[in-house]
Amino acid sequence: MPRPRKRSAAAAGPDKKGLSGKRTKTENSGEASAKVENSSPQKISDSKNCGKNLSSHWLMKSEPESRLEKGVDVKFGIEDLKAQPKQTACWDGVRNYQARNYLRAMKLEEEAFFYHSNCKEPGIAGLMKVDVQFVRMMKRFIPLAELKTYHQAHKGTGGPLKNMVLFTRQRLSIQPLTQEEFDFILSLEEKEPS
DNA sequence: GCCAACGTTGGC
DNA sequence: GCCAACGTTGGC
Repeated sequence: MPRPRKRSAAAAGPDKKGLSGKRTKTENSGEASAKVENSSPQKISDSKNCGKNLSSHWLMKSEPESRLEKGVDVKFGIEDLKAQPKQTACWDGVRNYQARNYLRAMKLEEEAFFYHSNCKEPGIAGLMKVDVQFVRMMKRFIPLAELKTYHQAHKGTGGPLKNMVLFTRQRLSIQPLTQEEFDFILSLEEKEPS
């Protein structure tokens, strides 16, 4: 699982350049700070959309409850992000190949939902921007169960969550959202819990 | 804590 | 390349 680290300035190169050979499993690899790839000093102001077709909205999972993994507590909930200096963290510990590719495809300032996984109440807790910095809490917590209900319904009606990756690609810890998915989920904030 | 659904590893 | 064994993710 992704494990945001409590430092904003971690050097964390993307791991070995061409993925040479296989990694040993104990290596804490997949250091993929979402900040890394675009860290050139000058702004990327013009056309953040230079690669059309690339997703610009994301969902990133992290565990808000304590759990030891090789003796290290992986707990990192949205409150932990908020508590960081500059409310910014380095998102590392992502090993899955596809997830890392998404991490690399991210551009600064893109928006991402902070998803709480492997916990009492899984769901979307807040908003971040890629860097990775806290933006705000959701106006209300959006539980997984509610998203799932919409997903099921939308499969029949063709609604916005019909293909949401959260349900179609289980276990992917970094995932893209379409604009429609992102907007729909934001709209749920204004609704009564279902 | 259980276990389903995956992803990874490694022998063949 | 196949596939069984194993490890991980993550809901419940």
